[in-house]
Amino acid sequence: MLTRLFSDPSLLPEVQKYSGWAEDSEDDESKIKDDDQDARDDMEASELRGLGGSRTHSEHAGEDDLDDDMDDDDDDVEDEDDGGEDTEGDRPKKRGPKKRKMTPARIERSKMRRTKANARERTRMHDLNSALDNLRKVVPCYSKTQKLSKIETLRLAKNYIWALSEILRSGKRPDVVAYVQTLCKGLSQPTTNLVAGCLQLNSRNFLTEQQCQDGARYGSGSFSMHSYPYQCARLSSPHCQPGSNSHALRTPHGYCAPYDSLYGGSGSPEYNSPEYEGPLSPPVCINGNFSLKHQGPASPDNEKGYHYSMHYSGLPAGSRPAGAPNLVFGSTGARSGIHSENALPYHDMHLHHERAPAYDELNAFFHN
DNA sequence: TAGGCCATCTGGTCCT
DNA sequence: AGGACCAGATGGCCTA
Repeated sequence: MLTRLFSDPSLLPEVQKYSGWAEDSEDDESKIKDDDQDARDDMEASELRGLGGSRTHSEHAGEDDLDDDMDDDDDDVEDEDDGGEDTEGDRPKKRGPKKRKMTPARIERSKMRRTKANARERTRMHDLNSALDNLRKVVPCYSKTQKLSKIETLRLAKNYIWALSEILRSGKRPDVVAYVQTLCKGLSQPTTNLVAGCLQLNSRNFLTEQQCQDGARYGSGSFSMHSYPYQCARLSSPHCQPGSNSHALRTPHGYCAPYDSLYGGSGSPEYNSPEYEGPLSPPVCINGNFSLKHQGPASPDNEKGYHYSMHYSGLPAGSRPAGAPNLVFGSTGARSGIHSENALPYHDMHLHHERAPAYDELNAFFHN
């Protein structure tokens, strides 16, 4: 079909719109698919001409209905199909309006509709996959090179939400083992191993680099940084520093903590601001410290990174969860002035980012 | 080679 | 009517 599409100028824009697909059409795989599609089209054309004989009327009904107002020979029916053949074997006689004859023009229109529908479906699935990629970036195990499968991503995301919810609900310092177990609940063994390995390594990195000491400052009354330090490794690890080729904190498994790779090295102008990159996902610290990733050209400020901690003490007493640790929403970064005033729950913090240049992306991320 | 994962095509259904 | 959404089918790729 593609070869046909490319030879048809009227279809070319529709086809070329999907650049990735169009580019791939040059390689062998796509040529195979082209051939395959040609075969399918041939089969479809045969069936549309009534040669297939296996499709029920309902399978054609939509096409025929769609053609009602366009076809010249609307009154024509395929009597040859609906005659004695319907009683052939055990098949019951077809009901409903009779199949209309597939003229070449009708076949062409049908193909055109199908082509457009395919293109839409492709786009839809690409959007879906894109959203899934975003999700992969915010669950506690992300790698550009070795992606979690779709199903594992969804499972891990569910577990992650659950784990965070439990922490917020209880307001207690969770057990790290229980946390990992919650994260890995229902995951396949390989994914479980990856997640566990990922978290452990990040933890180690953090402990050696001691880049999250500010978080430890808030340790009393809040979850200890050392219990779940991996969330903070995203800034401390040289692998995750701006300019590093490795945008993710690599582990032996090739994974890194959440946000390590979020927008890392995207090269996209909107993410290159030396001032602020902006979070695109909920800061991840299980210990109650919300961390915003900062990337950009190396600078003293950048090296400090922006480490935001959520502390309930900054909240009005009434809004503090019962039994919640005395948490303060603070910052050790250059924007501390901005965020220290923002003693709000997490979602409010993001509202605050309306002033940030990356707000649009942030907002889009959260609402996609 | 079997099984898992994925992209794509396809037809049906629902919604606007 | 057209588009979105969905699920089944199919074939390719990769890995154990």
